[in-house]
Amino acid sequence: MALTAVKGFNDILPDESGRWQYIEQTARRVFELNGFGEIRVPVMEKTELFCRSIGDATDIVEKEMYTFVDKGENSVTLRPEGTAGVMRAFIEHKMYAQDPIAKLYYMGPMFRYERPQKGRYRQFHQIGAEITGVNDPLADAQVLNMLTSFFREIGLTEPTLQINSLGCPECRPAYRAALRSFLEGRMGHLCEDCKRRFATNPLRTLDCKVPGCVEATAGAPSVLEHLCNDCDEHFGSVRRYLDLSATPYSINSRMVRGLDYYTRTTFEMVTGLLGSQSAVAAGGRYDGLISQLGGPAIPGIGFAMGLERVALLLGAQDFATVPDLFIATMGKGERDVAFCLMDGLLKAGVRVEMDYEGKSLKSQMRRADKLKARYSVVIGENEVTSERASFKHMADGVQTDTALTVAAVRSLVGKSAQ
RNA sequence: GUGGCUAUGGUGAAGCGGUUAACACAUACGACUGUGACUCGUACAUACGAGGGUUCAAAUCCCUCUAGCCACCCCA
Repeated sequence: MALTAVKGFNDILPDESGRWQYIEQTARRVFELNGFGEIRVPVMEKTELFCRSIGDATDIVEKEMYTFVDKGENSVTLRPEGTAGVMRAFIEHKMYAQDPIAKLYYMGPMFRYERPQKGRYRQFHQIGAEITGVNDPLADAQVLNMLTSFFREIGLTEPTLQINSLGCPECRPAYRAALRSFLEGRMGHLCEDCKRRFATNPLRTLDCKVPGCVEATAGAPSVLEHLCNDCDEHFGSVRRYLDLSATPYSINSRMVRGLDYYTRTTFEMVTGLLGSQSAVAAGGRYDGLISQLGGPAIPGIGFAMGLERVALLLGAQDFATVPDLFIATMGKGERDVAFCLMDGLLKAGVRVEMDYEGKSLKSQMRRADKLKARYSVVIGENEVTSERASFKHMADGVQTDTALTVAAVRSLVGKSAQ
């Protein structure tokens, strides 16, 4: 292979893009129904944006970003996630001046320098949604319900919702201290990574899969028992709203997030079908992010889902569209007539294919079959003079004689459409 | 970043040191002589991921690299 794509960067070929469009269209429909509008932001931002939002000490910022210096000597980074850029735009355009409540969604490629695996690539795609300006847990519940209905609409039952609360700057330090003192006595049982995490981010130890750590942290204090009154009430309301709308969920008090900006409600849509790539969508509240980025003190909540993973869950369903009609011609003389008929039908919204290169009738019919055309028609001298032709319904071989006019063909071919 | 496994045509694959790289699917053309799907015929890898080496002889053994997969890690 002389020239190949960059490692971890993939092509999406036409036989697969139908599935992607289906996911995107479903998301647009569900999100817009909920009052969200699309925002399109650049794939590249100043590096500082991500350091300040995601957190300097996170793995993403520390070792996974595509960061480089451009010709103007600015440090820029290919976005590793979407929320930071959307919030940057929200602040930069002072969108809050008109209305602090913004409901935004986005979709597009994200970039992270990780070891590629199934369901995890260096260029991957996310669809995300954000609500700003609402403190009330109603917003949390709407976001969760919207995410749940997206998966229902798309026809998947597998990813299931898990929720948790990470508390706020008021109560999290206390919890962290409680967890530390719990872990202190069990340091000997923790893996090397967790010993390090003890200092940097003790909450991570709860998420460790090493058997020894799972055992050692079995009786660890739960975040949920250390929430301050406001956070506890908030979380309770989220649950109540979810119950009111009969949204299924489970509570996972060990769920942690890899991005530093999350507060209070956090959640994941998880599946057991994707190996270690269990998170299909994830998100949470980020009440401090906007002010942290230099904007006003406006809260926010949102999520992102991984398109590659959703596509994997959908499996190899066939989303290909199929021609309504294939026009075959007997000889060069009839091609003008065929071309004009095709042109007229295309303008009338009928999907038509015809032979491009004057192949044998046999070849043309084979092609009609291969393309799964619903109807085929052969145009020769007889048809041209009589201005009528037999249209063959490919599935059962039944032929119908009809005038060679756009209107007549359209009504014949359109009859059994869909 | 750390382990492990794998690597033959468009695809799935045989081949396990010795003349023309099996087979199937897909593709192209043709036969059935103005109509596809079944059947039949023909064509289709200067070549076995790349580069070195061992050998009289390598797709088959060894080394390096690259890529993919799986697990860890991380996360969507």
